[in-house]
Amino acid sequence: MSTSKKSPALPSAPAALVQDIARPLVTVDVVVFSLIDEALQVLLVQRPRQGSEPFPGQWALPGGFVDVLLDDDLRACALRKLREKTAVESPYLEQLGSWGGRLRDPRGWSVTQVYFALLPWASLQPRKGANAADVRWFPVDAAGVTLADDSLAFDHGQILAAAVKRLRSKVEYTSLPAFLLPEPFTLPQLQRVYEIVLGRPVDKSAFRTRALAAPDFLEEVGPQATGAPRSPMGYRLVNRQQPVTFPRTFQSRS
Amino acid sequence: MSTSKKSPALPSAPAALVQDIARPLVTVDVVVFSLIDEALQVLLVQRPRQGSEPFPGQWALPGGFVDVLLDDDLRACALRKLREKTAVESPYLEQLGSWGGRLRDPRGWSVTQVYFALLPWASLQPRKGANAADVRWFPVDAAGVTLADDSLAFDHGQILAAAVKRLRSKVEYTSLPAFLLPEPFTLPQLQRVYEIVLGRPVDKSAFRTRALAAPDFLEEVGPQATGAPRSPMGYRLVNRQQPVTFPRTFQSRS
DNA sequence: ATAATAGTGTCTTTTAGACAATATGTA
DNA sequence: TACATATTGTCTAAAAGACACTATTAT
Repeated sequence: MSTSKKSPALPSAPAALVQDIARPLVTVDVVVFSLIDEALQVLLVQRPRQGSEPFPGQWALPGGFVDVLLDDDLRACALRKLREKTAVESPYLEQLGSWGGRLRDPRGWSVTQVYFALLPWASLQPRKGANAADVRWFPVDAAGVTLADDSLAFDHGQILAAAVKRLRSKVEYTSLPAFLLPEPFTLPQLQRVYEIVLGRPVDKSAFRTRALAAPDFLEEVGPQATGAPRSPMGYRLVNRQQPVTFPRTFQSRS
Repeated sequence: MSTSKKSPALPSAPAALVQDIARPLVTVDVVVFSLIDEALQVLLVQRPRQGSEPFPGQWALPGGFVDVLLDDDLRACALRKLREKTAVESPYLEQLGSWGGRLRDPRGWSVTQVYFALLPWASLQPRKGANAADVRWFPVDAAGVTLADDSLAFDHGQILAAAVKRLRSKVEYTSLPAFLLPEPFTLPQLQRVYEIVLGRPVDKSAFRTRALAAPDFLEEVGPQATGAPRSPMGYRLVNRQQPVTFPRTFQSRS
């Protein structure tokens, strides 16, 4: 990060105040996924209908400007945005990427850092966000998203599509879907989550072998009464911060 | 990306100009890797010794402030930074991540978007950057980096470490290292690159089978005279924009 | 002819896919 | 006891690891 050398004239001119010329707008957005009613769903907020803000009334990813007084760093900012909408404190959170350019926000050159959160649904029943008048879960259907790509504010349709793609691709070889379940969970439940996110059935035997063989993945916590005729074993994650990577991808030979 | 609602008082106050309060500094940095003298190397630039800029004389990743007039978007900005130092036009370039916070730059809250470039060494012999007084390649050794982590400016030591980690991990299951070679290249050369980046030997037979079996990866371009007793077949990449993903990771059983 | 490197073949091991068989707890 | 679901077992297939073998060409 070196200061770029503009204006080659005046070689020893006193350095101007750092970038007092136009600075881009800086925001953080969060793509929040959870599993509700046997479906992958994403959390969206409705933008205010009144006022001078762009995209009034449209649905958008939760997020907003970095507050240089409140936020120590980007991750803290993402957690704050999430807390404002869901009262969730410590979800699985990873960076998805950045989108920045001149045209994505009518107010000017802007850049957003997008995070990617996976929540167990049980953990957010509580409040629905204090100030969030309109916060809703939307199912992410097989094709991609329920909403047409450009029905979301800004370039959030694209961002959401990228998030879904990343999730689907990582599910092939990591334990990411486990973060969508409240603990304790059973192997049949976990397998079901994989099937929902992947959109195809997974072989029971292979799935169990893989899951139980993975080091530092699951920990037994005793049988669970799920209402099933035979009580399945309950498990919890050894590490809720980091997913486990499997040595191969899931693949259907048929 | 909704405007965060500060100052709950004055419910209907006229909206202030967008974030005319402190905006973070926005930069783009590029971690440029290439393969030189049978070693993975990274491109660093030396910060000016004179002037009011932070970290004078220290080595840093090439990069700098986004210029909202010059740059259409983040990727264009990264390409511009790269061009300024290497005269390379279209390398393999992917986002690595963002680092942002209050303390990483003494000039204030700053956020950097880091890209990750892989270059075939042959392509940058030409110039060494017009204005770049000090641009040098540094070998990335097995332990991580040649330079101690905190000998780089800003948090660039951390960033570089993350880039190396990402490269090493992706090498296990993608064709990324192929972007480090000028075309045409031979399979023994490609295998050598994998061994260099991974830091361990790779079985010849398994490597060839995997490489040749991967769809849309390699294209034959006729035998190459490399000086070897038997002329090996030359190949070029079908797609220089996107790496190929292999269905399994490399693993040594011994 | 020999040496050195390119390229192939064979055998074993691992793990997933397919699917059948067994175990267990509730109605 | 019957049934539904959990769990295990068996067989096959695909692909990697290990390593030996063959092919080709410059000297």
